[in-house]
Parts: sequence; structure tokens; C-alpha cells
Amino acid sequence: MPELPEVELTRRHLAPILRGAVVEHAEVRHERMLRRQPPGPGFCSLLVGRRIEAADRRGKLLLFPLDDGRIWVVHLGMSGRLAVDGAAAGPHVRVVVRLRGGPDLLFVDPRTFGFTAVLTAEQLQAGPAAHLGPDALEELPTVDEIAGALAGRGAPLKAVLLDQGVFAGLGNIYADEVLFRARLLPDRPAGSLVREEIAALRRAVRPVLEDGLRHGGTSLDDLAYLLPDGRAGAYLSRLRAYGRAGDPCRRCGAAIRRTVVRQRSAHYCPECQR
DNA sequence: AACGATCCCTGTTGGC
DNA sequence: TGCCAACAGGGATCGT
Repeated sequence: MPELPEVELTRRHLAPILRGAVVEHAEVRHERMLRRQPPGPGFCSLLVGRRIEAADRRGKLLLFPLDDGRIWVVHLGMSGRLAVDGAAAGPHVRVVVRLRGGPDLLFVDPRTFGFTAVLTAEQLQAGPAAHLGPDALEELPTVDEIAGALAGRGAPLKAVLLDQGVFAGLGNIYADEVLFRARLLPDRPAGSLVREEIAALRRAVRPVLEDGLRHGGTSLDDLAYLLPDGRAGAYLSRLRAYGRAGDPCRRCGAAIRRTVVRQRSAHYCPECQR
């Protein structure tokens, strides 16, 4: 699944290709991918002819500012990836963007949970970025800020981690890994954490994400996340909680358990996490 | 307001 | 072997 590390690796790979490039042509093969594009001028007409100024990221959103002030936004959803020419083909190519004198950029997304749009800054803030908190890697909130965000909340801690408002960029896999590292149970009411636990949570976020980055991200299977050049990430084999139900905890040896929190799987060590 | 359930979508998996 | 239901999940939306 593309979560923060996978999106960041995509950004790093594409930045030198996209920066300064002019969009020569754009083709949308699956209209659902444009469901976040507001009424008015269409995605292709807003993108073609524009020069891409930068390759940024906020949470799981890829943001490509254009020379007219608008921003080309890409969210990879659950099964999306951006592939450069030749690294992908087949029935799941949803959007193709041709760069002048450069490669085609393919937005591949079998399950079409991803989307793309060309938006003004205002439209971005009112739309895809509306509920986005500080980036979990670049803008890690302080203990006080986290405490304020969790105070009084009865929702399971894991649900709060997934809703993007406190740590933008965590998804189901890295949320489990962060909770494992912080030794906190996923179904703990978010507001029940004492200060030392909040500090442990905060301390866990960056190392987990950086470990994911260092190992090329997590590729669950052939259809999930791949780097834009087609390579798979190696972090899967280093996961300590996610997907390891029944396997021994890498810290204490107890069997990792799987439960469901908010209709989503959650994995934890019943001995290490409290 | 906060929270939980449902839905979207399709490739893969497991049961019969 | 073949068929089909269940499952996976980010985030919008809706009901409580």
C-alpha cells in the first residue's frame, strides 16, 4: 500500500524528471480517477502546456505545483503507482501524461481508489487537503500538540492515527508498526494515553517511517506498490506487526494477534503493547 | 462534534 | 478443476 514512505520514495524518484518539465499531452482512460476535479475547465486542458515547478508531498498527497499557480495533485489510493515509460503497461493504466522531450508518466491503479486533479491552492485546501494535519515525517507535532489532539477522544488510538488529522501520511501498515514500536495497543481510547505514552508514540513515528524509506517501502504483492522504475520495496520482510498474526513477536516471542479496529485489520503483540 | 458503519473497486485467496 | 464469496484498504459520506 502506498503510505508516506512509498509516496515519498515516488516523489524522490520523480522529482528530477518532473522539475522543469512541460506537459505535452494528457490522456485519461478512466474517468473515475478525476472524481476530485471540480467542475469547470477539465483536467487535461488545465495540465497540457504547463511547466511543472516542483515535486512536493504532504501526507500521502503528491503535489506538483505548475507555472500558472495551480497544483497537479495525485493520490495513489490503495493500489496506485506512478510509473515512468516502459516500467508499466497493461489494462490498469488510468492516466497518461506525456512530458515534452521526456518519458510518459503512467498512473497505474487497478482498484481506482487513487485520484488526480489540477486544483488552485484554495481548491486543494477545501478538498483533498481539508482534513490533513501536519506531515508525519516533516512536521512531526510536539507532545503538547499531540496531547491536545487526543484529549477527550474515545475513538481507538489506531483510528485516530489513520484519520490523517494528527500524523498525516500513516496508513494501516505503518500505523501498526508505530503502535508496536510505541508499545501501545491499537484499541486504546485515544484520550486515555498518559503523557509518557504520548511521548513514546511521538518517538516511534519517525524511526518507523525512516526505516520504511531506507528499505524501499513496503510491497505487499505484485499488484501493490512498486517504485516508479518497477522495483519492489523490501520493507515487507522487516515488518514487526502488520501481517504477522500467529508469528512470534520479534521482541518477546509471543504470538502476534490480529483484530479488527474500525473495519480495518490491526496487528499487535499482546505482551509488549499496553 | 464525534464516532462508527457503509460504500466504492478489482485482483487474489480460500472454501467447497 | 471451477466457481464464488470473502477479503484487502483510503477516504468520502451518511446516520446516530
